[in-house]
Amino acid sequence: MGRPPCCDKIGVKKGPWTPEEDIILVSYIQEHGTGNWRSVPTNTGLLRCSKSCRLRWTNYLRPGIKRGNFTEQEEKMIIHLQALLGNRWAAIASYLPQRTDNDIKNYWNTHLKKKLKKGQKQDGVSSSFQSVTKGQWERRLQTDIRMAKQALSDALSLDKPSFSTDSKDLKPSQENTYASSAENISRLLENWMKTSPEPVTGADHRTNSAETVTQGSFSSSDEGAFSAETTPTHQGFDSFFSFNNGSCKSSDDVSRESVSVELQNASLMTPENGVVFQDESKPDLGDQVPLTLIEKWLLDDGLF
DNA sequence: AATGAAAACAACCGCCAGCTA
DNA sequence: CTAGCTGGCGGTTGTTTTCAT
Repeated sequence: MGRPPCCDKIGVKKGPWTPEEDIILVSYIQEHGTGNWRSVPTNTGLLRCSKSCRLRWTNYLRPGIKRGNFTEQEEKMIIHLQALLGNRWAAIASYLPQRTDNDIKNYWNTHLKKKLKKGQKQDGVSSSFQSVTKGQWERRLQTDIRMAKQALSDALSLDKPSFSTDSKDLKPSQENTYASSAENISRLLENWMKTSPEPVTGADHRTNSAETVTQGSFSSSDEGAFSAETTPTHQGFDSFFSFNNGSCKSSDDVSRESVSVELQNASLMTPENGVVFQDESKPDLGDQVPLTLIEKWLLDDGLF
């Protein structure tokens, strides 16, 4: 009956993740994908519950995450979508492909709430979006969803053959997708190297991933590009960190990518092992309006 | 330079829907 | 059909960092 319990509560570690744990988790997911979170603690030896592993991955380690410094456009987008959708952060996050729901939620709670409050104090209802009734938004959204579905089916029929899983064919935005994640990890690894000159190589139950990786040399000056001095057994891991970070796109550029780019982003694959890093935290495109369309009608409103 | 307050962020908790044995 | 687990989501809390005095 049912499934076996995901993890026993005894001996489960809590609190901030260490770089070592991150490496183990990333390494494991690189190899096995994100299909079964329940097996992650068991197979990696991480003393974390599956839920914690999933959260760490989706909110911090997952490729494609952009952190900090919300652009003005993103900010407006969040404000608009929050007005429309309420506190449905996952839904809002689906329109901001590089942001996690947690990040957006935090940003809303710490920045935007206050900002809006301030604005309302100054001139009553300050923001133009608030003059648009919810009903109007919903009607327009529904129209755009229809348009999006049409665009999606067009994109699928036209672009499908050109999709490539080879990293060489990745567009700059995709490179950036990986690079931004590599930045995250390189940053924390950098700190780790500073604070722990003799990294713990882990208990017996751990995979040798952490050990192997720490033997490599990480260059913080490379903006997240790890040197490939790790052992051949971790080629996939190397590749994960070695994507070119040179051509960072602004969110404006990214948001103007077509539906087909979004579809490509949803099926990234590492060249060496073929493991697909699906953007699993995002809902299917069938359920969402592509960013460009949302943006279009926001632009139509003269809000940007 | 020291200290307290505020802000920012990461992670946990609890609930729920869907899935599986 | 059903009990119970998983994964996802939103709310909340705890910790760290930054800023003001």
